[in-house]
Amino acid sequence: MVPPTATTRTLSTAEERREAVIEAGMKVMAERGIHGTPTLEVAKAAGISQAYLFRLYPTKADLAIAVVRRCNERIHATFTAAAAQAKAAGATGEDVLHAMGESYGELIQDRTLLLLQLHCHAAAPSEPAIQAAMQDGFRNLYALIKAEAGADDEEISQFFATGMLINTLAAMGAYELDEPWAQKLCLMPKSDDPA
Amino acid sequence: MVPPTATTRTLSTAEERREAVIEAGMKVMAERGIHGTPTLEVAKAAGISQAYLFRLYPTKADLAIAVVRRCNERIHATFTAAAAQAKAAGATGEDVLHAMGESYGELIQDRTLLLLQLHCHAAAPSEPAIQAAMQDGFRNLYALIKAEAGADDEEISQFFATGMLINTLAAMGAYELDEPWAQKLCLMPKSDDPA
DNA sequence: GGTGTGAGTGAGTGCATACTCACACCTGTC
DNA sequence: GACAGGTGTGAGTATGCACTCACTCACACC
Repeated sequence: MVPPTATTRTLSTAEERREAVIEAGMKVMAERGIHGTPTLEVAKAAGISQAYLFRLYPTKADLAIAVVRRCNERIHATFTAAAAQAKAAGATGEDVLHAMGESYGELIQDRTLLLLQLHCHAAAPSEPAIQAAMQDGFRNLYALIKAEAGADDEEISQFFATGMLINTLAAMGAYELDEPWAQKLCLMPKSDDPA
Repeated sequence: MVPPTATTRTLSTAEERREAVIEAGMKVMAERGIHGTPTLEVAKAAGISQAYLFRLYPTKADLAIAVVRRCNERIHATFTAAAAQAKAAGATGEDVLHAMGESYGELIQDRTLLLLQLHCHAAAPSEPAIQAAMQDGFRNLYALIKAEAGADDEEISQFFATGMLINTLAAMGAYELDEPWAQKLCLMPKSDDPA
């Protein structure tokens, strides 16, 4: 009836589907882990058949790598935006770093990025491709922080260390805990955090 | 023939076997992950049948929890020993904390404890029992550091943060990397590290 | 030497999961 | 309107894995 045009076509392009698959993959792999997530779940979440999923990503490992890369990109983009915004408001040096830290805290509110990172860290030692992707992520973040915040190595180390602690505390549910040790550890990282 | 005594009996006690299973479990689960390790592998490594493994630990989750707890105990014992040794040599306060940090660096040389922790962090959010075990571990470590090194909350946070960064760097193979960012990040944590 | 209990196993069962194959349907192009 | 190639799927297959069952053997005690 309606003449199919670019906007009314019923089929998606493979590229659009791949995009949807990554988004879906991030969500379900965050919850169940990279190895723990069945490809069928990813396919369902993306709204396609499992068979087509394997046409788009020939192996589960290929899919996992795409997901991990997207995770890194998202963190990088968040930091970039935070730095730009801080600078636009006249901030320099440590204030920019601080803004990046704040943005990380907000970023992991939705758990997806947080969990994905944990799974990624755990998978890295036995999966060279994931390990390489993680190295890429850190390399880019390091360069970004150096360039945008002009931080020295000591500050950058602090920044990353705090971020890793935040991840761990979140993983063990320390932020919801009522005990003194948890509250003390959770309080401190207000000053500077990372990826 | 030979009168069977406590030392010549051919059967082990269940308790001895459970011990062997935990040791074996730590090794193989460190390499393949908690979920990624088949129970058959643990049984083989412990030198018993899979059927008997399930008599000793009724479910795989029970086994995993025992392994995680042992992991925590081992870290705690290492810190305790390091503190005692440092104090015997006349150290106090920050020097004791420093000694604990050093001992952590040595402890994770063999990868087993390091990898186990990463897997544990990743598994915690979806496995309440593992999450609880992690909380226990941190609670005990926090108390130990406070008592033995008399560190304030800021120092303890630093200590833990640095330890988490060490774990992450080790996971992504940064210690074997030749690039500037990796070398800078890996260098810094010489001052203080944790669990 | 008989007997009760705990140590120990070979051989399954049933289900979940990564990946495949043959086939149907859209859609742009001439 | 036909045909080439891209989008999409239902129904598999093969393997791996948690967990079970029926059974044997060692040992301590009488």
